[in-house]
Amino acid sequence: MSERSQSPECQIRPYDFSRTNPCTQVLGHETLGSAASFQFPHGVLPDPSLLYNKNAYSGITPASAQTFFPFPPVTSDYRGSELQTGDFGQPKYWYPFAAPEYTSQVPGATAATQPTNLSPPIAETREQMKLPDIKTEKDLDEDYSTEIKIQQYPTPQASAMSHGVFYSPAWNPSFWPGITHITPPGSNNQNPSTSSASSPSMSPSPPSNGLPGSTFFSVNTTQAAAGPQTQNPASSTRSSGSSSGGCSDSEEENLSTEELEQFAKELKHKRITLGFTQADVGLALGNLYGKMFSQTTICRFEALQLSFKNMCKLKPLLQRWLNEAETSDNPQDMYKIERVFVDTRKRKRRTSLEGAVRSALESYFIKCPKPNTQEITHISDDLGLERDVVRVWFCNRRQKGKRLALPLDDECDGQYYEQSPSPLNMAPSPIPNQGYPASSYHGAPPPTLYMSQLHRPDVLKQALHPGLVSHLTG
DNA sequence: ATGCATGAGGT
DNA sequence: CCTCATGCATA
Repeated sequence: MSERSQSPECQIRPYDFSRTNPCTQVLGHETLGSAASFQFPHGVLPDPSLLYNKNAYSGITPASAQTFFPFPPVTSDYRGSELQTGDFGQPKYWYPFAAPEYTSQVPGATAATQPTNLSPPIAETREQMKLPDIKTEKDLDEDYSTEIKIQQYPTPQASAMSHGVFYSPAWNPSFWPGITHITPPGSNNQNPSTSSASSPSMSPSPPSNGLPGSTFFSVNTTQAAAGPQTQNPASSTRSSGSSSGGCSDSEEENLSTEELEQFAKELKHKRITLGFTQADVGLALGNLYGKMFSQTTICRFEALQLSFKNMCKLKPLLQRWLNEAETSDNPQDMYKIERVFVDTRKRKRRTSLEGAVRSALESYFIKCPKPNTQEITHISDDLGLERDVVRVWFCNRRQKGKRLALPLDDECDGQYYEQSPSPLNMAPSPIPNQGYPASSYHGAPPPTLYMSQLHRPDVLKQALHPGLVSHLTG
């Protein structure tokens, strides 16, 4: 959709290495060849044995030929990524081009119909065990999905499930006591007024607070209108910056990067001040707007790790929540709701890739961020992973790359930066950004959280090799 | 805070 | 099969 179309031919498009055009180039067989290529620097791997027991790294065989390119070996030390949690992780700014329309997915209308799914805090699965190494699933046998966690459903009213995604099959409304009467979006819902009890957003606390109950409710009905879409201010469609490149279609967005950044900070600060956790906020949004979000999403919002478009979409909701929270006498009520949640999905157990494997994947990624089917097969084979795991890893890696992409300020896509920061990464990962319009945001953000880094190298490195950075910088 | 996964919507 | 939005599960 909004993304520019990709040319089918070579998928590498997005990544600029294209200049070299990886996919096409045939490269050497041994690029990755020896294990040597990947060396894991100092103590990275806890368990060396893993590394070496696979010949995997030997690279792509000629057969796969076209796949990889001659990039120098990269040493990757991945572990950093995990460790780094606090350091540089934060501010990754993407530079996207603006977000176009995303009308369709607005929570509002669609959402209104169904219940939200929330993940209850309590959700615990027994499968919590940790796995030794890479274990790939296959074992998802029985149980883990079925835990039903029912608690109580407080306000039946509805929040909407925005995406009805998971449950299709097994889901039964019956579990949702309340939902049966949910009215479709078109119609107005039942009203809120009654609900003091059911008031979605704030709990029972006295209406007195100044909350005109209406506020919230209105949302439901109006959701479409109000909120969510939010961003499209629509009218303004003009493009702001990015269009210039011709890259995008219509970009409309009114929010600037700076604004978002500022808002994110404000949100975090106030949220903390008010005593809410990220999870609370996500829940409260569900109560207020019928569309709930996870702690993860709130976290990413605060850290500016979502696409610009996505940020624009969520901002109004959060803004509104913030307003409510600040004005409410009992803000706490806002997040106290619990809901029922039946989880019937069978989610594959999360694969935990071991350091060496990650490093290897990272190396492959550098050579070719977008491996084709065969390449994926080859990689999975080499590393002893499931094909799908590899595929998903690449998808996620690309996503991550985009988030970390550096801003180049100009317009959109065309430019990728060329400086190679370090010898290590040669591939400039030009990540097509998902998002932000080009403004450069200058405000240096507060220390704590977001360091603005528009300066790229660091970020870049990190994007490519998280681990390396640390050892480089350090 | 972040890695791996899911699913919708596009090609 | 991809991208993107999102979230569970975990570090």
